[in-house]
Amino acid sequence: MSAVGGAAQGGESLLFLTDEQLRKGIEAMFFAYRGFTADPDRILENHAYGRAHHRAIHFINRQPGLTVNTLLSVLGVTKQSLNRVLRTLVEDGLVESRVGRRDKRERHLFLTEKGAALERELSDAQRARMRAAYRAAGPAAVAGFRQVLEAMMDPDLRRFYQMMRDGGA
Amino acid sequence: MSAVGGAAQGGESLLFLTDEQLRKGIEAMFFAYRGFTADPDRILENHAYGRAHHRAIHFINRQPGLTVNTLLSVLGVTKQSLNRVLRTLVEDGLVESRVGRRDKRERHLFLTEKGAALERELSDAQRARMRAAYRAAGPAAVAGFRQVLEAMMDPDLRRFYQMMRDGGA
DNA sequence: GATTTTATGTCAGCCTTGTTGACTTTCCAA
DNA sequence: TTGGAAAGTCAACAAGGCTGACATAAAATC
Repeated sequence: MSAVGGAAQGGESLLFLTDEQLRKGIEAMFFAYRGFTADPDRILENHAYGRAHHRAIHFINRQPGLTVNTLLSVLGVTKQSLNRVLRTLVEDGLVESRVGRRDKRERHLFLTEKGAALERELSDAQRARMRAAYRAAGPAAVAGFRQVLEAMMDPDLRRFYQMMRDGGA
Repeated sequence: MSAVGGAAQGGESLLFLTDEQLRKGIEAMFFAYRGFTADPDRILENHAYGRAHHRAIHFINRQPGLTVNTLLSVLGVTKQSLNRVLRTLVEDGLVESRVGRRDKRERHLFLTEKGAALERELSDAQRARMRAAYRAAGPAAVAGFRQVLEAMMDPDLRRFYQMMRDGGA
């Protein structure tokens, strides 16, 4: 692997990063993300749902009882956009929306058994690809993968991500 | 980093991959991709273009003279979808479409000076984030990052990606 | 030379998923 | 008790996917 040379370049950096190397990283993200979403997308077609539903289901599963507002921040969409998705999921009996006990304005979101079943179907497929990639690349590569991705996140999202890591289900 | 334990698990695998670790990888992809597209998205807003235009511009820059059909395969969209984007780029004088010399059915795509200028603006921003992430994570992490992403791609796209790596501009 | 296939472009219409803006209801907290 | 936050809803719109149908030119094949 000659993706990154170790040569020091001036005093500023420890890495010798050519534009070409950076461009390859950009393309790797693009192509890998396509693969990343391909399997769930195929499953969602059969259920007449889209990626937006998948994302909502994923995070509701991760943090059962999270509020709509929290989910809004995590997903980075408007409440109108999320509401459309959430409404169909509630109507179809995949998600339950419970009024908050302490603050009754808030709605706490939970997967029903039916919702959990779809979540499993989706994440089984996505994890299978992830597992295969991890195995092909090896443990050291996986650690690096996670480090770079974390460094690419916006700070707010990184905090979210790390909270989920530490506290996660 | 305790993201991945090195313990051998039976004879089947070298990695001990819990569901939790895989889920964290999935979330890392999701949040990192948001960051990955954030800077170009902001720039594109000012020019009244979208991500679809960015993708076309990126690959035309990478492989000047590529045909419409090739670009179609790389992007994985329908010709109608691509055509809409390409038409506006040609009309606005960012992309030039030249009839093929050997095969006159083909159109070869090139960036004009104006197109190259926008490409630079977009990729400068994206590379800056990439560079920062690479520096924060270090050379070993970068190699691992690329390995895992490559392993996540669909085989067809992986071939494309590797071709661009070897032959690339 | 006639026919078929390929590459491209285009029109029309549809869907998902994002957006903004306006408005209502609920209800916590100062 | 009132201001403002949380949530929901309606309407309208845009980007960017999709399918299907059709046109044209040129290459390839029979």
